[in-house]
Amino acid sequence: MREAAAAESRPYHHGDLRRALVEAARRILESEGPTALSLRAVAREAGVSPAAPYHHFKDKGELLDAVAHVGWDMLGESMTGAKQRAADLGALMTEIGVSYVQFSQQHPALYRVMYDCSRDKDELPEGMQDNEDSAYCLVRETFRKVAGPEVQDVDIELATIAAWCAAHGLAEMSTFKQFESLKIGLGGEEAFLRGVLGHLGMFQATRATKV
Amino acid sequence: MREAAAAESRPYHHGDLRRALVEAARRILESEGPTALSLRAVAREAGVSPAAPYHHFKDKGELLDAVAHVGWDMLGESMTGAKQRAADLGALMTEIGVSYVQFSQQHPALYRVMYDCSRDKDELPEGMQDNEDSAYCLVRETFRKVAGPEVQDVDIELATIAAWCAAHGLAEMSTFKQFESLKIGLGGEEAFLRGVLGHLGMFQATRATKV
DNA sequence: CACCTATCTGAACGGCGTCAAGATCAATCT
DNA sequence: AGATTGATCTTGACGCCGTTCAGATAGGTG
Repeated sequence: MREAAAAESRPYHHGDLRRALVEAARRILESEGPTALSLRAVAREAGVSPAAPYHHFKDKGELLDAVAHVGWDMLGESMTGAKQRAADLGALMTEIGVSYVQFSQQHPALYRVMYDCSRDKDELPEGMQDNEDSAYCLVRETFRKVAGPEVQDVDIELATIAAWCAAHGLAEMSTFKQFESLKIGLGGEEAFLRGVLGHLGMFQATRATKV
Repeated sequence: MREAAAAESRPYHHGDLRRALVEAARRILESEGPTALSLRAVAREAGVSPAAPYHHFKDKGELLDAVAHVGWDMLGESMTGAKQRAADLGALMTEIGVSYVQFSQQHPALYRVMYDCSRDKDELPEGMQDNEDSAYCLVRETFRKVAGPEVQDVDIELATIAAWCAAHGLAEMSTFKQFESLKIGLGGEEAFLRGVLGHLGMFQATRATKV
């Protein structure tokens, strides 16, 4: 079993496992959902023994942290893209909000891991921390630009939190299948999202400035 | 061990277990959090064998459903109380929202079970269903009263969903300890809640009607 | 070359959810 | 009353989980 498996997965002692494990975890998440994501299953998927991951992660939680990390990166890119696509200043927040929720719909299991990790620690998820280029800061700076200089920092901060809460709530709720008929009535998934976001004040520029 | 344990917990064959199990589960939730809530632990706490619960619940999920049920009842009472305490029509939604989030803060583990149950099934949680007296309907009818007759049903529905998403998001976020300094700066927990809710359009009567 | 260190395996521990087989006991029937 | 029944609970087992530890393996360094 030396160089058996082609140049596929083991360039080194057994490969650079850390990355392989995170990718295996993501594969399991996408194909079987969050409940199937056990450490042993990840090891199995990566082709190593159940104890191998412990040389790269302190425990299961740390592996999930790594998975969540790539999730926040992906979400960040998604939101940045939406920001750049936005037609005018007034539509900025809405576009970002829509892209946030759509990401959660495209990667529901991953999205759940992103928040579960931090819930267990009562700590802010990565994307919400105050690192210059976190997704949260992207939203806050957008608010600052839209709001203008006469709005106080505290209000910018509160509006950002409010927007984030609303988007996260919608992300969790929108998976419930009882909304299906309402969505159809409104003309599809995205219309539903825009409908709900439209009722949330801070997603329209004119309102955010008025606070 | 016939009638040993006073007239406390076993009026029948071994007591009316179903209720005892749910209460044991709640006790564990309050004292040790959601991660400690295993079927076996509940059985242990109730003083029965690990297999006993299976005569009252199909599986662990069904037991958690029962726990969640009492949670939704409690939350419903909380919100109804807040509604009755509200000074004027304009403050109604805010008071309900505050009481919602405060409930989630007073019973964080229970609150989590309430949503986890339904997330696993992609189904609306009990309190959000369309049963005449669900908490969700309480909010919707409040909106209808505040909004007046010229507002369309779809908008009432969307505003209710939006409000619920925002409150739920805030409930989850407000446990993150990084907000502590911001809360202190604003003058305490409740001021923080009102601050965030204040930035959410539909929590003020004047805005809800303008949609 | 020999050694060292990081990496991986194998076997084990206790805890989990669940199930099948048997014991127990209130309620019912004759 | 005594026998039967059916619900309730226990015992013991299964496979899976997260985690640990002693030992095998093999790349990098002297």
